Amino acid sequence: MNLAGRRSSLLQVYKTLLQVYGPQYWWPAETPFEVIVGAILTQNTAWKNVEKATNALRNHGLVSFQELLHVSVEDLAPVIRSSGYYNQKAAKLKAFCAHVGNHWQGNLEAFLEQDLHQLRSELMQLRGIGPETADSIALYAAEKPSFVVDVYTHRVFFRHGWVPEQLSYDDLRGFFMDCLPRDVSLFKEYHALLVRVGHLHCRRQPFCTGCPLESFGPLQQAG
DNA sequence: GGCCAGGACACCA
DNA sequence: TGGTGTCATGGC
Repeated sequence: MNLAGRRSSLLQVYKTLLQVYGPQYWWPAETPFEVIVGAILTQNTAWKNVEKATNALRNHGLVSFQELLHVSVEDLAPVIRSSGYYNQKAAKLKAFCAHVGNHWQGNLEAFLEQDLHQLRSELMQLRGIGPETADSIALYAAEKPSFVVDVYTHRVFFRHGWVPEQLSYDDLRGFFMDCLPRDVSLFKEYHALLVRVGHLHCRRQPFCTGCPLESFGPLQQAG
């Protein structure tokens, strides 16, 4: 299958999910900074626990960049306790704020306005920000066309035989980036829809029941 | 009480 | 470069 064929198939998968579930309107946050906080807090954590932590942050008056910049890790950690790994995540949030404070004079907007490649590599040099978190921030906070690959992206595509089990993050991301038009709205919805279908039909158990992609035809494998 | 959740990283061979 | 342990709470 050529590139045009793969693009067509990927778009068909997207249209099927969109038809079944409707637009998801992600990311569930009010501001770019809240997106960044959520992206770090949700690492290997159920979103419900992240919501508890973000509510606690609001109750403690810790919702803005400046407020998090000046709170200590020791004071921050117990506030985000419900999101799990709270000591690590407190350090990660502080490391991000310190970086923007020290290297961008606290100008978060300017930081996010960088070229995608620059932004992504700068994010990934920070403590606790790996490829998925960097892509989430680039796509949902900075509005750059960077496809987000998460556990559901891989699981859904692997279960349907569209990608091999051992496929690196960058290879799977490249599979989407190369085939799809670089459209921010498309990338947002596609990622959100894959999380939705993954939540409903593609958990860790080795089966996918009732998945709307069940009868979908083959795609050329990536990798 | 066990499994799982919108990862990242240090360490080791 | 690939495998493994660690970080940790909370819902089901």
